[in-house]
Amino acid sequence: MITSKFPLKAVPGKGRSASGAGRAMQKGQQTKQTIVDAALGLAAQIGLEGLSIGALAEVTQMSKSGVFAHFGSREELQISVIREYYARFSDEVFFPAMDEARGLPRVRALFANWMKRVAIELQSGCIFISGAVEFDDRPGPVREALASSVKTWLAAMYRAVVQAKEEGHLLADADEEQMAFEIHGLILALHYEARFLKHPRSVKHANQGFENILARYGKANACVPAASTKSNQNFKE
Amino acid sequence: MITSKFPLKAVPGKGRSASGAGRAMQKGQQTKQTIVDAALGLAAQIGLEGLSIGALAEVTQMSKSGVFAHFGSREELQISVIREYYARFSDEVFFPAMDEARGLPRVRALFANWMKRVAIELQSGCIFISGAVEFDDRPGPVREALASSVKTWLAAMYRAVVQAKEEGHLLADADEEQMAFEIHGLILALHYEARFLKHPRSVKHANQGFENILARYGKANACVPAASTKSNQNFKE
DNA sequence: TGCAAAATAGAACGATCGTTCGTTTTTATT
DNA sequence: AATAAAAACGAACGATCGTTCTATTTTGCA
Repeated sequence: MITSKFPLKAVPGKGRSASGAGRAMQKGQQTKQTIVDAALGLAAQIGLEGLSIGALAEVTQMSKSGVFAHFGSREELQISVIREYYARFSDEVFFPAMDEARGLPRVRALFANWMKRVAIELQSGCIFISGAVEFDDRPGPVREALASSVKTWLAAMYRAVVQAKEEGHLLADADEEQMAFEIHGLILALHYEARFLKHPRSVKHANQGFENILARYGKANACVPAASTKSNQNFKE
Repeated sequence: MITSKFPLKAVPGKGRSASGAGRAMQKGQQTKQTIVDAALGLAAQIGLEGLSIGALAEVTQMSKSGVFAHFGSREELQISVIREYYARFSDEVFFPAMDEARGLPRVRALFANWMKRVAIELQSGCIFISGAVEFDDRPGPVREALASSVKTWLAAMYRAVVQAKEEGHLLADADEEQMAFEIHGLILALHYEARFLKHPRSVKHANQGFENILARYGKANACVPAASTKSNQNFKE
């Protein structure tokens, strides 16, 4: 069970609290979670707009009205999916990287975790990417929920870059916003070329691109590829 | 009227032939073109999957069946839209850049034209990008038409980079595929951050990113920002 | 065990979708 | 102007959509 809450900031002592503090889930909450899980899988494949309550009812072996009752509207269902996706993304990408030292090690960890996740998603799809395309012209609460999640994550990455400069790991003329933009581009290109075009060397290109960015912005002594940082549990290859 | 044909290769003498060679358009072809034009505008906003024959009939002041008859199926309509989009893309981005000298000037022109187009599309949307997300998991003729168009364009960009290396404009260790990948990432990040997140400095970031890529891969004497090339009609700002 | 509340089911709604079919209008040609 | 072909229309189809409503089942608690 996932319990991440906004915003993306690491709270020192707390860590990521284990599941439900307090009494056990009501039956309704359990099934709601089951539905959201199924919806997340469905939305990752066919997009948030492709999500249909009928299909969801079929997958979960429930009636349409039974599924519907948990959300009250399709928009609320979509927002629930976004929240769930955001929570998982935080758990897999953001929080583990907070164990790394501030500065370049943490930036590296964030990118590595991001890559790991996107690489897995090459089979299922990324809601932050497909949702951006689906809702870039469609105002409303769904778009806002999505944009809010994405902005929070991108801001976290940006913050890590700023810290890297503060720590003296980057060149004095390094533009943190520019650097974050270029990193984002690598992830998007990876997703596009691997998932849509089935290009076999996309992962390699994204990783190499990241090294090129570090070579451009990082100080020479600080840009060696990781090796021995405080905790390398997030750097499995 | 647009008449580009596959594949993206510049034919020396021919240039881009003016509109209909031969007799005038039949009435049917005219209305079909009108429909495709309207469909292109609609698809750019709400995506190829969002294209509905009913909405299209309303826009063009026709009956649903009247619109439908020109294509025979929704898929064929979508494919027609993709072809039209590809033709316009070629006319605006690829062919004008062929007037530039082989090598870095042409790469610059391709990127500049691409940027110009995407920047305009920040209001309307890019079918190559939205379509990739919509059809990355949906096999069929629409996906194939889309992937074929995109691959042709990306291959043209790649070819220009290869030529730049052949001309001695790039470093000996420059990986052309890697470079093309990174350029693609800049365009995707521009589209994402400007169109979805409404980030104001995205265009600047994309342009700066391109200069950074050239600084990384280009030989020092060859990577000055254009200035005087054979014909700079494509370098308006 | 009994009872209120919560959860789920089932049927129906209006709307829209892509598509089919038969008819009518418009076009191009003699 | 007459005529055959091409083009456009209009109505209807079955399917699916999100949603509403009422009834039934299941749950949690006294």
